[in-house]
Amino acid sequence: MMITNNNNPSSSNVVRPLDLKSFIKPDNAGSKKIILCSMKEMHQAEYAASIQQVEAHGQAGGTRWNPTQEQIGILEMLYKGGIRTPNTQQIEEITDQLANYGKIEGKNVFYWFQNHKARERQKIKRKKSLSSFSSHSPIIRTSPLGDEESREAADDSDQYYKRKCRSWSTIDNQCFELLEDNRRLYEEEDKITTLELFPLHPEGRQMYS
Amino acid sequence: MMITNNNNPSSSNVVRPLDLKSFIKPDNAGSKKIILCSMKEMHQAEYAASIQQVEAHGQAGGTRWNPTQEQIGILEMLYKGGIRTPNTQQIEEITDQLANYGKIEGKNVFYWFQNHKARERQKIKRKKSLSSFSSHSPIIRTSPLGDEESREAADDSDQYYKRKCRSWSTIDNQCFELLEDNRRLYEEEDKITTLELFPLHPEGRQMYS
DNA sequence: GCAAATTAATGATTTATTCAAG
DNA sequence: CTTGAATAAATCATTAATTTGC
Repeated sequence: MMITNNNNPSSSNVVRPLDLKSFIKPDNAGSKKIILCSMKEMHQAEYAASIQQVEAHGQAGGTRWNPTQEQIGILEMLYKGGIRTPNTQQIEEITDQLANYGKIEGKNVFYWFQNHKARERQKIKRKKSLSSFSSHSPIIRTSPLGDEESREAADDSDQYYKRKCRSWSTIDNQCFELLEDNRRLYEEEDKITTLELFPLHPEGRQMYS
Repeated sequence: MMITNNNNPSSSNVVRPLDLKSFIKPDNAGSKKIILCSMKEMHQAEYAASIQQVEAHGQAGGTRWNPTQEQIGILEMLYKGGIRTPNTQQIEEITDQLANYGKIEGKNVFYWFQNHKARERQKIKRKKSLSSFSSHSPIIRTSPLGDEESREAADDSDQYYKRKCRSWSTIDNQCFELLEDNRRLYEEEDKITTLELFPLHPEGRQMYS
C-alpha cells in the first residue's frame, strides 16, 4: 500500500504543540553550544507547559460519537456473536459497516467493545452480590432481570461462545435486515479510508491534581 | 490527504478471521431466510472460535520492538522534558525521529511512555515505603539510589516540569548530538508513512481460562 | 569460557477506574 | 443516569542479564 499526500504541504494542521525541529535553533549555524542552550530552554516549565495545552480536536466541533440505533444493534449482535476485543482489521471492517448508518471512527468501535465488556462485568458482579438470596430457585425473581441480561451473564465469563440452543431476541432480526440492505455496499468495497494512528486524545481531558 | 492502494486487491492479507461479508451467503439470491440461516451458523461456537484464532503478525517475524540505546536516550530526554502522554501528532513526530536509529512503530512510542510513567510511579511508591527511616537527612543513604533515580523521583508527581537548577546527566548531551546529527533529516520532512489504526494485537496473547 | 537454567526488565495487552458530555 | 472517552493499574509474555554447573 502506498500513501500519497495531495494537499499542499504548507497548509498543515492548526497547531503543532511538539515539533522536534524546535529542539534545534535553525537560524544559528549548527554549533553544539547553541543546541545545548536550546535544550536548556526546553527544560524550562514554559516548554513543558506548552505541550500540555489544549488542542482542537481532529473532528471540528469536538463532540463525541453518538451512535444510531442501527449501529448499536449491529454492535450488540457482534458482541453476542462472541466478539469481545476485535483486532485492528476487525475494527476497520466493523467501522466501514457502521459508517453506512452514521458518522463513526475506528476508535468509537474500539471503545464501545471495551466499555460494553467492562459494564457487562460490572452488571454480573452486582448481580452476583445480590443472588445470594435465591440461589437455587431462579424461577421466581424479585429483581428486574430480563431475559436479555440473564443471557449476557451466561456467556461473559469465557471468551468463547458456547451456548447451544435458545431463542434469539428481536434485535438479531433487525440486524439481519440492516445487513441485507447493505449487502450491495459490501460487494463493491476495498475502498480505503483515512486512518488515525492512535485512539487517544488526551487534549480534552483535565489532568489529575 | 488521499490514500491510494497500489497493491493488487486479490493479494490481500493472509487470513481474515472476521469478514462481515460472510454474514451473507452471496451465492443464494438475497432471501432473508438464507441470511438468518447464515447468522445462526455464525452464532455457533465454530464461528466464535474462528475469530479467536491466531493470526500472523503484521510485521513478519512477530518479534517485539527492541529499542536501541539512541532511541532510549531520546525517549528519556523527552520524558525528562515533561512529556508523559504524547498525543497522536507528537507520537508520529517522535516515531519519525526515532526511526533514524532503528525500526520502530508509533505504538512502540505510545507503549514506552505508558510503561515508563507507570514504572516510575511504582519506583516512587516503593521508595516511599522505605523512606520512613532516613526521612530528613538524605545525604547519607544506604540503598543504592543513584543521581538518576532520585532525580526521576523529584519530577514525577506533577505533570509539569518545575525543576529550576540542577546538573543534567550526560545522557542529555548524548541526545543533543544525536538530534544535531539528524537536523538535516528533519529539514526535508513531511514524508508520510504507513499508519496502523490501533496498537492492539490481541492475537499473540493467551486468553484467560 | 560457554551454554543451559534462572532471574530481572520491559514491551505489549487487558482490565479497572475515572472524567465528563448530553 | 447513561455512556463515550481516556487514563491508570494489573497482567501477560518475551527478551536481556545474570547465575550456575561443567
